[in-house]
Amino acid sequence: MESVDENGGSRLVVTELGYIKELVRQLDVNLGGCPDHCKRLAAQIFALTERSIGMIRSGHYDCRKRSAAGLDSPPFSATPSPLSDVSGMPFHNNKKRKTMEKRKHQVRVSSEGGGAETPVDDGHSWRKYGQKDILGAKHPRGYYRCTHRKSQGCAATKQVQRADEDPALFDVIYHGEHTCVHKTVATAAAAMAQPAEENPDARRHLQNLSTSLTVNTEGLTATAGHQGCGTTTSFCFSSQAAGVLTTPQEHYPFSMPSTPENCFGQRASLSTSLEPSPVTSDSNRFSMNPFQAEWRAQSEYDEVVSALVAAGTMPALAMEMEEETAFSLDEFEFDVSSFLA
DNA sequence: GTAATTTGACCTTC
DNA sequence: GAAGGTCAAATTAC
Repeated sequence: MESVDENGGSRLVVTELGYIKELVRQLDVNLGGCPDHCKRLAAQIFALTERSIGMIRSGHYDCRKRSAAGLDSPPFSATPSPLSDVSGMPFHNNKKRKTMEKRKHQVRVSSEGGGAETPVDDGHSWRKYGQKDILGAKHPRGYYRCTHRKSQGCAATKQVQRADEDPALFDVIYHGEHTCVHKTVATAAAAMAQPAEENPDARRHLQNLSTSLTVNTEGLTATAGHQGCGTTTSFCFSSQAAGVLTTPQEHYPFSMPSTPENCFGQRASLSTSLEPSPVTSDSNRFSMNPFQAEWRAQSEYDEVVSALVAAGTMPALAMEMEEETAFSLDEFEFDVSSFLA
C-alpha cells in the first residue's frame, strides 16, 4: 500500500467509506436492472471494505498519538472487540445517564407513505416504552427499545420525534448497538428466494428511504461525491478494480467506465484530494476508538455483503448497507478528529 | 393468554 | 425546579 502520513492514511479510510456509501447508492439505483451488475457492485463494495480494514490494520491510525494524548485504553487484543469496552454500552453500572458515552446516531427519515404515525421500518423490531412532550416541540417524542432486550439483552434504544417543519419527516436518534440477532440478515435467506422485481413493497420501501434518509454527519466532508459533483454523481468502475489496487491512483478505482454497463449512463470522475474536515464540538458524538470501528465495520460488512453477493439484488440489504456505511463514516470522522487533532 | 402500548410517576441531570 | 429519560402498572390489541 502507498506510504502516507497518519493524517493521509486516516483520510483515506474516510474517503474509502465515502466511496462505499456511494457504491451502495449505485446498487440502489440498479436494483431493478442487471443482477450481474448488482453482484459486481457488491463485490466492489466488499473489496473496498476489506481494503479499508487493511488500511487501519496496517497502522495508519497512529497509536502513539493515543498515548501522547492520554487516551490509552487497555491493550488491544489481536481481535479487538467493542463488546469488551463497557464505555460504549448502555445500561452498565454507571448511573449517570447523561454522561454515559453511548453511541448516538441521528437520522431523518420519512413516514411510510408520508402520512403514517411512524417512520419507515429500519429493519429492527422496537417496543415503545415511553412518550414525552418535549419543550418547544410540536410533537411528542417516542421512546423505543429493542424488542429483544429481555430475551437477548439487546440494549439498543431509539427516540422518534416528528419534525416540526415537516410532519412527514421524523428525527430518529439511535442509542447503543444492537447485540441481538440482526433481523435483516436473519430474514435474508427468505428474501433471497424473492427477487426484487417480485417484491414491489420492498423496492418501494427502499426507494422511499433512500430519497428521504439523511444522515447527520455534522460537517463531514469526506462523503463521496461532495467535491462539487453533487449528490447525483455516480461512480464508475473498471471491472478489475476490486482487490488488486496498490498504487495511489489505483486506490481510487473511480474512473470513466470501461464498459457501458458499468456506468448507467452517468459519468463522473472523483477528485482524490480531501479538504480538512471541520472538527465539531458536538459532545454527543459517540465514542468508539478506531479499533472498535474496525471491528464493527468488519463484522457488519462481512455479514451484510456476503448475503448481498449471494442474493444478487436485495433492497433491504442495500438499504442497510447504505445506513451502516454512513454510520461508519461518522465513526471514522470522529475518530480521526479525536486521535489526530 | 401473551405481547405491545399508554401514561403517570419517578429518577437524573443541569 | 425544569426538562428529559425511564419505569411499571393499567390498558389495549392480537
